Amino acid sequence: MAQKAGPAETGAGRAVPCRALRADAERNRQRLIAAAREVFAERGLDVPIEDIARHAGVGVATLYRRFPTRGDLIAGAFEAKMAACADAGACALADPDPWAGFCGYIERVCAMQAEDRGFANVLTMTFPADKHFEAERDRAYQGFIELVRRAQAAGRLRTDFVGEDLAMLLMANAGVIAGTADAAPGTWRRFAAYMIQAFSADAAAPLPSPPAPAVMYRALLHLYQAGTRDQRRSD
Amino acid sequence: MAQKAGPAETGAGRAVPCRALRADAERNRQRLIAAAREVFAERGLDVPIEDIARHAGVGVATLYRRFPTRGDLIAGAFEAKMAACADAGACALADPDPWAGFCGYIERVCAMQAEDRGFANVLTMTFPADKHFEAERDRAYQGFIELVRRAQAAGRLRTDFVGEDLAMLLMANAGVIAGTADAAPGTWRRFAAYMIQAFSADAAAPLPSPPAPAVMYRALLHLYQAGTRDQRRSD
DNA sequence: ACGAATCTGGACGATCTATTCCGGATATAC
DNA sequence: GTATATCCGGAATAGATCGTCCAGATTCGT
Repeated sequence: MAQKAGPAETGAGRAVPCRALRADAERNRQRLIAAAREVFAERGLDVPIEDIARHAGVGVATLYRRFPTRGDLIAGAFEAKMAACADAGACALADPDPWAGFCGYIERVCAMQAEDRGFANVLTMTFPADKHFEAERDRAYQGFIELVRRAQAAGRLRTDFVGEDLAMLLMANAGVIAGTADAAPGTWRRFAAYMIQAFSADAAAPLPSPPAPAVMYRALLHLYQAGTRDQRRSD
Repeated sequence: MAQKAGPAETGAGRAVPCRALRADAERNRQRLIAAAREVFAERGLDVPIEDIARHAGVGVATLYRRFPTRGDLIAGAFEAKMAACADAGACALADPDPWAGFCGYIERVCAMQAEDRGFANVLTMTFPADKHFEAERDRAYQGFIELVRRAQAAGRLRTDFVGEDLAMLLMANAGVIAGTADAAPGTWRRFAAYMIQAFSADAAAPLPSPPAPAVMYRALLHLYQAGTRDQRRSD
């Protein structure tokens, strides 16, 4: 039976309902998430909300009821993929060769960006409203930091590499993908290979200093909100 | 006089007349270009056309009359900057140290992207309609190819570097800038430094093969047209 | 100075997207 | 089976932007 007082907590802090959804509502929620995944992956994060509702076979109102903002829908749709990202990190840590683990992880994440137009950009944003999503991102990040530590300890990763460099790489790769996904898919592989070589301890020459962690985090805050349209009339 | 050349034509024919413009019309044209430069630089290529007209102090109709499509306006506004790009290449060729010239050019172009939100994206597009613009792009590209040849001959640039890698780099840097321009400007410097190290002959390890020139060109064809909205309704 | 060619600005209609509203349908508790 | 809280879908509203049209102003040749 449905608990009406218990901490249902399916999504831990889902902004919307506290008690369990009615069966049909939950079904539609799943359909919406599935539809959003497909459509975002194929056409990016800027598709009209209505198209997603149609693709899910429900009305727009239903979508808005469950996901009041576009950010909510994006976070909901990509929670699983972000978790997969974190898992990939854990998996890379299992590699006995620290450098191979590090490189493999970079390649894996870049590949995930290439496979999903939407995810490519999601990785360069934050969704403070979705705790679960952010928790997964954090898990992924912690795993990555450990990968970095190991690879540096092994003397294969340059010592001036910092965690923020991953965010920078993901933004760059998103740019490569945006420009080449249609006409020259696969270009991202070459790009990733170049970057990995730059990260190698071998080539290490001095670099401009990286942005402070807090600063880079603020950059990620490109969350869907101010991102849409900020432009105020000028003149 | 700005332009009086050209046999009418051009098929769909630039609505732009081929004989010299009337004095007031030419004045407004210049104002529009100046306004477009400022607004594009500050807010990117997607600003409403009307804002540019307002900023120039003219009506929208005037803008449309002179630049029938957004692409025409963009090409017109950035012709000068593209020429500056080509000049930078020529300047870099004057450097007695081939590798320093190559690196300096990369940094210079990346800096130009960082300085101008609009230009960052312009560099990843083509405007077949604007012959002058494309001629400047070609001049820049030819200069770059020569820089590459010299740097490779000097043994400092990896031999598997190809011209298309520049386009790839510019797309990547555009992504970095899009993500960091507001909160962490300057990140692009670190990115550019990483890339330059990856291009160095020192670190050279095998790379995935690059896209064919024609393929990469097609990728650049992200021209303002299909770029705006292609999405047809599905389902 | 004068007329014809050219140019101008703002209003207008069309399109697209976001978001809300509400009568009717459905699931669930008893 | 029925009452009712919940949910649904499509219509309607609202706002933004595009691109065109035209009555009137401006420039240029003579």
